[in-house]
Amino acid sequence: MSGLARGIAAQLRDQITSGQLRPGAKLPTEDQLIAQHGVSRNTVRGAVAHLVNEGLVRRVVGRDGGMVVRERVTLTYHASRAEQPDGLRSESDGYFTEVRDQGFEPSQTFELRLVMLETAIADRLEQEEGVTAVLRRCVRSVNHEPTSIQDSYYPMDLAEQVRELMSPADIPQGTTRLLAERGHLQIAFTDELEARMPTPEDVALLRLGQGTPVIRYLRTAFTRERVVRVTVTTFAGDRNRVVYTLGDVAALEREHGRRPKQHP
Amino acid sequence: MSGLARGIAAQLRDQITSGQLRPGAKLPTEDQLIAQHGVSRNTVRGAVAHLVNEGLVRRVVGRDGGMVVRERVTLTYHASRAEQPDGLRSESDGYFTEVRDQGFEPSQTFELRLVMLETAIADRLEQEEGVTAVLRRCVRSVNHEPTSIQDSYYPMDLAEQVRELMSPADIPQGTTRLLAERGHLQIAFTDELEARMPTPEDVALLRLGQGTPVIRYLRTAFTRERVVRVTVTTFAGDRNRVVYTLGDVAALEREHGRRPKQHP
DNA sequence: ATCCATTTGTGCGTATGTATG
DNA sequence: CCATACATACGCACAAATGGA
Repeated sequence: MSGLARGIAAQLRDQITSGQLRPGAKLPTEDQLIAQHGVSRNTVRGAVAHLVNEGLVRRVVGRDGGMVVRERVTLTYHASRAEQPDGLRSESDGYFTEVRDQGFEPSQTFELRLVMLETAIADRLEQEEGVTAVLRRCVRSVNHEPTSIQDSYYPMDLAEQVRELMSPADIPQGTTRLLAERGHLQIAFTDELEARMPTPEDVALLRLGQGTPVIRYLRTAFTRERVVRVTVTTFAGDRNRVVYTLGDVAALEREHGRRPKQHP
Repeated sequence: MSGLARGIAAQLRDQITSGQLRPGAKLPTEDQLIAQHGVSRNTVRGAVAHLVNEGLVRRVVGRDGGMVVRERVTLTYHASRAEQPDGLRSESDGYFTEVRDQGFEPSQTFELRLVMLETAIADRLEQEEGVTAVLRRCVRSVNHEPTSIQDSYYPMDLAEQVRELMSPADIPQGTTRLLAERGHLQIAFTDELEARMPTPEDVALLRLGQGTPVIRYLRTAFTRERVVRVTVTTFAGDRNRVVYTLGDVAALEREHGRRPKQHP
């Protein structure tokens, strides 16, 4: 009932969480673990597999390879700051400055598609399932490592009214402001966040290591009359943190200076 | 280079995501997969292990056991609705009504501890690392299945001023309101969300299946003068969704009725 | 209450392939 | 070209959980 593999995993996990094995450090090789614990190679691999699936360890093949304690760098995404309905601001601009403020180099690629809506999106866009809509996909990278996929869906009739939505390029002033200029002022939005393990597509697009969950984050944007946009953002879970600041933000900044500050 | 196991996994995954194998349905048994694909048992187990780690499949031992497509029920947590600084309301009351509205039965257990602060919490509470603080832990369950752990930390000096914080029982009016009554009016808060694989402690407390990430969600609450609370909530990722509604919520409800509505 | 059949869980030994320095 | 270290796969054995006869 004990589980040899479980025990070895637990021991290694302790060494990692206690800081005895720091991020970047190498675990003993498989052969060493075999000798140390007097078990078979399969058992050792099973033990380490647990740690890999917990996102604690990464395996590297090749001569100077080994099993390495994963290091994590976290990027903060201010969900309530970007595209605040009152303080309109370019979306990508906001993103770029935010990333640069954190000392990294942002980049992104655009793509435009016409797609048939699946249920979840159709529902929120208030369209029928299977209807065509405009999809603007933006893969965002930090230091040339992809960190998030942002898929924005717009109803077809809106895109026909605001033709710029159909251009396969970044919109300088940001879509929120563009839509506002054309009489579609965004007054509110709803964000839904969930965590899940990535699909193979996510793994490919975000170059995810095993044991990395993703944050799926769905924003539905409203004007006074209608739903104008649904954005599905998929973040690499180990590289991102989503932050909301709510309440009397002005007073907060006034009284507490630049807090809420950057936390490790 | 191809990977037999990968192929089998991909084939099964397709059957699941395409709906050919619905949630609750059983995959072929290991023996059947062995026969179908002419591979060894280890290979089959390796293939299914991928699906388990993706949270798609659950294994059940015993004579009518098997490998089952996981069903997921999602509970929505309205992060921006609860304890809104303007519309003060009891926290647990809010939680209970919210869960009941979704047709489930809520319950919770309380626990009070004095703890030494670790860096991450100390930092946000504006206390020194290692200083003692009050921890109020609340494990929340839905239909007697635990779904979230909520750890609220209060600075010691505040607890000495507001003694009820030291009682190991639910506070009827909710701590936010209690603190407001005693002159500590919460004016804003910051939420930080991230996804990660669970620690063994999380697995035990939340009875998590393999391949289930957790949402870690950290709320720092401010009065005009100081930080009064840091709450760390850990959600089972497969059973929860965190929702924020921002902007002109009043107008939203007025114009769009009860939208944002419940989505599957 | 016992025993049996089914199905997954754990572990061993071995062989060969692949990536990297 | 070789040595190192992980990747993948085969075959075997026995244990543990569960449900039915």
